Amino acid sequence: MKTTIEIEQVAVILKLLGDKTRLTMMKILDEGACCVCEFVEIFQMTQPAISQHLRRLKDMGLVQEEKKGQWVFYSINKNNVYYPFVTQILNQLPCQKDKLEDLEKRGKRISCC
Amino acid sequence: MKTTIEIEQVAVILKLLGDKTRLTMMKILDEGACCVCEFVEIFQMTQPAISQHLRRLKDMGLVQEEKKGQWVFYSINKNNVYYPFVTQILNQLPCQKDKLEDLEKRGKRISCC
DNA sequence: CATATATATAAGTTAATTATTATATAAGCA
DNA sequence: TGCTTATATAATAATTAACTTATATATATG
Repeated sequence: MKTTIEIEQVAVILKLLGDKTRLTMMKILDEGACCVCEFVEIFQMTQPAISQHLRRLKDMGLVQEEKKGQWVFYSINKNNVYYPFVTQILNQLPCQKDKLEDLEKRGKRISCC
Repeated sequence: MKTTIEIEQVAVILKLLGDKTRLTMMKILDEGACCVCEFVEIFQMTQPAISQHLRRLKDMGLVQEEKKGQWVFYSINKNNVYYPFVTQILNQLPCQKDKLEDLEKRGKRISCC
């Protein structure tokens, strides 16, 4: 990081990432965009729970959404001030590609457009 | 990190660091050992509150304690599996030396032994 | 030994977090 | 148009977290 980042703001980011669902979401998104229903399948959680986690990530500016037909795709917001900081954390996490491959096998992967 | 670190464990670490008091404590300790009463002065919090934060960091193995007379000094545990991961985060935080200098000025710095 | 200082722990309270269920909205399709 | 699918939001319940007060323990000092 070039500019000084505030320790208080970092704490907020870390708290946000300090949840295994959100952290895994971020790692998955780091490997490519994903839509809400895919996350529902991956995490085996209710759809509102997934939406709420995504909203918190979006509110902090860590992810962005893009509507494509009936789906809403989420992706990492690389323009966020904290993106370099967050990437450094995500880079140290194990790859989550297997989760998307599982989806594919089960025919639940949404390959939009 | 050489060995794969579990995403779930990382989430636990990040949650622990996702509190501005504990995150600042870790940054201060990264610059040198500190005792409980110094933290009480720095954060202007009750002593039990400080002790409880330190215990959580200790329980996770991020810090270690050393008794010196009436004081208990805490320091970063560099042998912890997650130390390299944690350092990478701490390195991006602004220096907290001013907090210790303030203590010194107020005559509250404990320079043991 | 009595008192003061430093720290830890326990119990209780309040606030914050995470999930669930219920409901609303919007797009796609028969 | 009516039904299904995808998503979001609101209300609520359950759990966890963070702080406070009260108390215990250990060391230091007169």
